[in-house]
Amino acid sequence: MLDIQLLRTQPEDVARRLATRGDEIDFTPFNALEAERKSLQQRTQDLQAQRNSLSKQIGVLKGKGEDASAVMAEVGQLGDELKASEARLAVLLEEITAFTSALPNLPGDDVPVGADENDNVEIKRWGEVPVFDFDIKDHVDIGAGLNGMDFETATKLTGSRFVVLQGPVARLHRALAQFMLDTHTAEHGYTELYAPYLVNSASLYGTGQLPKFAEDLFQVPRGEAEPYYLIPTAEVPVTNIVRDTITPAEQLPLKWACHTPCFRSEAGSGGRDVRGLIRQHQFEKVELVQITAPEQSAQAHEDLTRHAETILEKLGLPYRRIVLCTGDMGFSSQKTYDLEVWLPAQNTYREISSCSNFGSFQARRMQARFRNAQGKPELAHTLNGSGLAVGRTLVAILENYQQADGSVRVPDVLQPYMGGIKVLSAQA
RNA sequence: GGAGAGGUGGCAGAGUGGUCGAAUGUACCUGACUCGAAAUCAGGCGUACUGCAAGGUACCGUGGGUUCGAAUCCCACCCUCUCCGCCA
Repeated sequence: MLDIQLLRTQPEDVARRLATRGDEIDFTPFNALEAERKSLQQRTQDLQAQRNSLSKQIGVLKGKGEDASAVMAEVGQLGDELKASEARLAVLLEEITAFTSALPNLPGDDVPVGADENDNVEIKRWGEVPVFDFDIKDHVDIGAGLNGMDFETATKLTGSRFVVLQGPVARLHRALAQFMLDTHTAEHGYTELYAPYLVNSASLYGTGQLPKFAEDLFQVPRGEAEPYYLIPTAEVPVTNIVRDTITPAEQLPLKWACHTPCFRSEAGSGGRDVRGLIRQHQFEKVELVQITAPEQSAQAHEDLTRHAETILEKLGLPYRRIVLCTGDMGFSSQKTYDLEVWLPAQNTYREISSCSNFGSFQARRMQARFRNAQGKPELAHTLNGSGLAVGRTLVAILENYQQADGSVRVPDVLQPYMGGIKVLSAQA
């Protein structure tokens, strides 16, 4: 959510900056709502003040045992207008909130302006793209050859976009998550977290998935009660830890690492990435979350992105970092780096991590604050990034480390997690 | 799932229709005393909106209702605790 003061005082500027995201916002209805709100709120509060003062008089008179009927008649005349004013004001405030909570975040000043993913800017590349002297396979064929990856059975169990992993491939998948968590906690200063996989709508509103993106979520009905939702990312439960709290400044930054499954309905992703592990309804991710003071967040964003890159480097996977342009950023983000890993079978880089600084956008929705040097509560900044998406990392390893006989080398850093296994082969 | 109790300021805890945004204790901040500290004493100490200011308004789990007036009464929901049952 954007600062409503900003919307009131410089709507043209806000509209201009949102336009760079491709969102053409007409502030005319907002300005009209605000104008009515302002006068009506003053009038309502004035009436409330009169009522309060007269009611107090009634109390005093009755306390003395005197007759209060004259004053009661007077205050009774306020009643109808007051009720109408309060009701209308509630409607106005609801409409204003509906408008503001649907506005995306403002792009940072240093974010390149662009229309879509073609305007993203590559920042760096790391690693040597492997050269193969044999006909390479994609991860689906490699996985099948290892007898470790079965999409047909998963389709029987559930439906499309699910998978069953088996044997050493399943173990490698687990090893990756363990390795990522261990690295972030031991070397990057994050505290490990275990968090709920089902959340309520307030949490999803806090991080910005609701109200606009309900169709991307799996909902769990609970009869009469409010539904729960399967988390689309650990960002939701972890960031919402600080919802409605005031954190002492000396505890910042909060740094959390959390490994969870993620569930996405992938509505509207139609025929994209139907083959393989790239786009599933359920996948594992190790998420990094930081809660910082405003002046710390830009540096924290750089640090957090480096933490994710470190995983790729330790695994020896070639990648590049791009900065998303204004038109390609997520709803809540102020600035986003994507890390893209090299996938030989696709002959291209594919997203494996997305690291964002949300500024105060989520914090304002969540009322996540800290006590600043003046002792006053102030909105914190929130950040998160994948460190990394486990399923896609598995894909990258299978494809980049494949050998002519269909076996796959295990990266050195993972071997301790694999009981010393150095190569995955069909016999293993 | 059944029965009961309860949700008030950082924490503890009073308040069952009127001058209550809310006693008291504690924690915290400032000052006095002290070489310094402890103890003691005095003062301060929620959030948000609005106003140049004085001030005004809202908030006692959430949402409705009754009333001139609600922390207090009524209804629904959420959550917590205790006991019983069930259970990874």
